[in-house]
Amino acid sequence: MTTTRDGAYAARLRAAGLRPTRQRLALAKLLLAGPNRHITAEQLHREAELNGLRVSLATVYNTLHQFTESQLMREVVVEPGRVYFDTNMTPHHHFYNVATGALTDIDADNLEIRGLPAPPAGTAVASVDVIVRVSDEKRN
Amino acid sequence: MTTTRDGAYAARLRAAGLRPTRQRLALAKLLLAGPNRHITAEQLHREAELNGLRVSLATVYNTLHQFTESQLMREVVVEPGRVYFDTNMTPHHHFYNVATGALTDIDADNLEIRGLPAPPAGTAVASVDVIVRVSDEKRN
DNA sequence: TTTTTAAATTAAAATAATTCTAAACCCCTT
DNA sequence: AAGGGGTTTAGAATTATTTTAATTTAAAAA
Repeated sequence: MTTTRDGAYAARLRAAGLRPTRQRLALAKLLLAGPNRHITAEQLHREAELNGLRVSLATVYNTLHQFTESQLMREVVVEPGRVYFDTNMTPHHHFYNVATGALTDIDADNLEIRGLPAPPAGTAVASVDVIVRVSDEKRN
Repeated sequence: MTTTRDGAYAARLRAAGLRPTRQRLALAKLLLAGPNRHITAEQLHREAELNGLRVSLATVYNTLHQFTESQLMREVVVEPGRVYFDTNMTPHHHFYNVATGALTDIDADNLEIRGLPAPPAGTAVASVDVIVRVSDEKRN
């Protein structure tokens, strides 16, 4: 064996057709280790720097988009000018706290949507996103 | 009667606590006459100018937001960096064609969502938005 | 291992959508 | 008609993101 033993993340990146570069590996570790995360590009950039990784914001954006294309994560749009990247790839929806910006997952398994009409002629359904906006209970 | 006979739109604006200015009246007419519309600020601005109204883009934004606060219309966020304003105030959801950007209404009456879990502690549901992303059938 | 090649990264500029600012303006009341 | 405060405006500023062009680096070729 030469230089085998090639981290699990490197393997995942290769499987996705992405070179396991230093920055991609570090970002993958931050994103995909531990529990699922909802994070913006800015937040990830800051977190990377706190962890001692020198990486440009452009690369963070590139990487997040590549990971999204490669189905390692997905995008959630809840508000104008704010995209969250979500590492939970199981089918699910979201609660969105309009006051705090917090996202909470809703497992799609228990959710049933019925009565959906046929999509417009010539189109097919690609995905269904449910966003439940919530706000603080008292003092609406 | 002094200067009574005060257009229906002026009345609606007054009811919403908004002065019926020239630009607000003209925009209200463009937006609220005829069928429901899905429109961006840029589009409305262009349309206003085509109709001979001199109005700044800032005012278009202000007006759309004021109308939204006043429940004359609502916002729909489907993509980062693109907000649609929707004049349909009946409860409904949307098909969103990711290729063309077209929005199509889904009447909420026929739609049933069951199995929604309780919202996070301390919060109450404000609204539920379903966005069904569609793409062209052949050649996905 | 060195060289080559193409992909990836970067800083900085560019873009897009939206908001802010401060001055000019106009709707409404007196 | 006049005054006052909400409204509009041009333009600058902001925010989030993308592009550009040059540099660096990973992986293949020699």
